[in-house]
Formats: sequence, structure tokens, C-alpha cells
Amino acid sequence: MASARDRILDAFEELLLTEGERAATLDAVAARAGVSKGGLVYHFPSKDLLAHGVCERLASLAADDAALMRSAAEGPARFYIRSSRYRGTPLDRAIVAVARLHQGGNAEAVATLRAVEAQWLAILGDALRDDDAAQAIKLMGDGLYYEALFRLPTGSPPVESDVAGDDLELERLFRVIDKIVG
Amino acid sequence: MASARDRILDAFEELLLTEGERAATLDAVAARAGVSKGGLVYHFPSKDLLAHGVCERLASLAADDAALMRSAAEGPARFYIRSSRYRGTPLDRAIVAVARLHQGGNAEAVATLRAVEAQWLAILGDALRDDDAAQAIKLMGDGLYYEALFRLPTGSPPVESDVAGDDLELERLFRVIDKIVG
DNA sequence: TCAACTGTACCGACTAGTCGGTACAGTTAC
DNA sequence: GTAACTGTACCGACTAGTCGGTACAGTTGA
Repeated sequence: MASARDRILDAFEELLLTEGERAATLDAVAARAGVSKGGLVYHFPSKDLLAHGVCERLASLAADDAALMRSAAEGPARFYIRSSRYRGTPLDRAIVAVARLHQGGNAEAVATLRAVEAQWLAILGDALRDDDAAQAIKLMGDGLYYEALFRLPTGSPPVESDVAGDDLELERLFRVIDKIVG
Repeated sequence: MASARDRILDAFEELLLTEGERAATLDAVAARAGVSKGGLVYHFPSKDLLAHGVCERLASLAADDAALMRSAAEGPARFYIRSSRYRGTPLDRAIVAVARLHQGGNAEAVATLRAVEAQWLAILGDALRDDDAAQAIKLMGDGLYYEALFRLPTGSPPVESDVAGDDLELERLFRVIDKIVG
């Protein structure tokens, strides 16, 4: 079993994803993590520190992802679009969780997301050597996340979408991207 | 002076935009609208009905916008990208307000936004006769809104951005779009 | 014509419940 | 013996919604 600290962060993320920021109360997080409220507070003395934990996790996962993106065989643009589709990876979950925190007015969440996105845009710009194309592709990726943000929340099933159909959609987007960068 | 009902809806939108969903409490809305809480409740007996008022307003503004988009001289694609940049128009404000309501778990908000977006995608598809290009352009527009959603909130200045610079960015996006639809 | 009444618009104090956070005594595992 | 908890009781701030009341323009009927 994962450490209590990790289970608490997982539970917080999960609640942010599936129930929204308002429902992610300390009591609810403790219950889902299988610890008492006292136990939660032992690890995270305030809710801000809990949010900080999720932001840290995002920053770390995003740094790993950036490294993969730079060295991806298919190139950063395809890699970026591919990974912009919500797939429930740890990085996906962290991004959406932090986006929800931002909606709740958490300042660190905005800064963290901005840093992550700036990094992506920089990698796209470096690889494509065309700032306009990089910006356009970045926007398409943002759009995919925006869609995910609206498909996910409030008690719906955990989004186990049609993978074959999604791959088709991805191929279509790749063809459009080829027109942009070509 | 606008009717109390309209002032209340304006105040609710404004608070959703600038302070976020959590801060848009009944007391705060009443104070900003210049009515008492009792007066607010007279017009909107529950918070859900207040949200319903904003959703109705969005649906109406979006219908007007769809008509303009269909008959735009520059074509629906350029019109869509142009209007996807946040400019603080009544439609912009209504969209962001409803997006924030969605984050707060309001079911009607999701449905309203989905309907509006489906309409846009349909218009793009009809005009371009290319579903892939339509989807890509739709994503770019979503991405622009996603950016706006993250630039706006939590006590920041009301976003009066550099119009000349933005127009340049728009021209660059248009050139990318020409590659897609060409 | 004027008293009685109706409906609309609004005020502000209050209530019941929720949430973040505190406090602390006791338990378990290494 | 100490770190990592559990369980419970509590507090203060805040929030949605309630409720009794006010003001006043317009209508009705003798």
C-alpha cells in the first residue's frame, strides 16, 4: 500500500477530478484516502499545503514529460497532440486537478500551470522553428484539454472512451498538423 | 438604470468572472447589484435559478452570434477564431460565467455550453466541407478560450490587453488557418 | 370619494448546516 | 520511546435559504 501521504494526494486529486473543487473538502479527502481527519492534518497542516503537494507533483511529472517530448521519435508536435488527449495518466490527472484548484482561486495553481504551458510552447517553438505553427499547435492541445475539462466532472463515469475511435481522430489531427508544419 | 433583475444577472456574471465561482455568493451578488439579499431572492428564489438566468442569457447571445458567424464576409473560420479571443463582449462574459458555473458543478451549465459548442462546430463543418479542418479550427478556438479562462480570474485587472499586438497574433493565426483550409 | 384591499418590489435579521482548522487523549508499529 | 497515526469533540466563519415586515401604486365597492 502506498504511503499515507501519497494516498492523501491521490484522494485529493481524485475528488477534484470527479466531484469538483467544492466537493474536495478535508473530510472527504480523509475518507477517500482511508485516513482520519487527524491523520490528514498530520501530513498536511492546511489545505493550501495540500494544494501545494498536488502542484509539486504536477511540476515533477511535467518535467519528466518535457524530457520525453523533446526526444520523441515522432517529434514534439505529434507527441504533444497525442498526449493532450485526456487518458487518465498521472500527468493528465495532475493537470486537471491543478486546473480545478485554480478555479477555486488558488494562486500557486495558476503559476504552476503557466510554467508548465510555457515549457511546452518553448519546446514546440524550438523543434518547429516556426513560432506561429507552434502557437497554433499549442492552441489545439489546449483545446483538447479544454474539452476534457468539460467532459470529466460531476459524478460522470471515469471516462473510458472508445480508444479505436480516438486513434482515428488523432490520425486526422496529425494530417492537419502536417499541413501546418509542412 | 437597468432593471433590478438585469443588474443582478450582471453582478453575478461579473463576480463569476473576476472572483470565481466560490466568491459569487448570494450576499456578494446582492451587494454588487445594489439590492438587498431579500430583493435578490425576490427575483431569483434559488441560486440554481440565478444560474439558469445566466444560462438563458448565454443561449440567446450564442444564437445571435451563430447567425453572424454563418453570414460573416470573412467566412466562419476567421470569424470564429477572431471572436474566440476574449474581448469582454456580452457573449464572452456569458461563456466564461457559465464555464465557471460548470466548475461549481452546475448541470445546466454543462448542457448549455455543449449545445453552444456543437453549434459552432456544425457551422464550421458546413462552411469548410472538411470535418478535420473544422475540428482543428474548433480546437484552436477552444484553446484561445482556455487561455482566457486562465488569464482572467482571482482579482487581476479586467484584462485590457494590447490590441495592436493581439491583432498581429490574429493575423499569424489566420495564415496558419489558410494552410489548413487551403 | 374614500376606506379596504391586492400585488409587486424590496429589506434585513435570522436559522440550519457546512467547512477549515484546532486540540488532545489514546493506540500501534518499529 | 518516538513517529505515525486514530477518534472525537469542538470553534468560528461563512453560506443558502427563510421569514416577517415595509412601502407604495393601483383596484374595488359602497
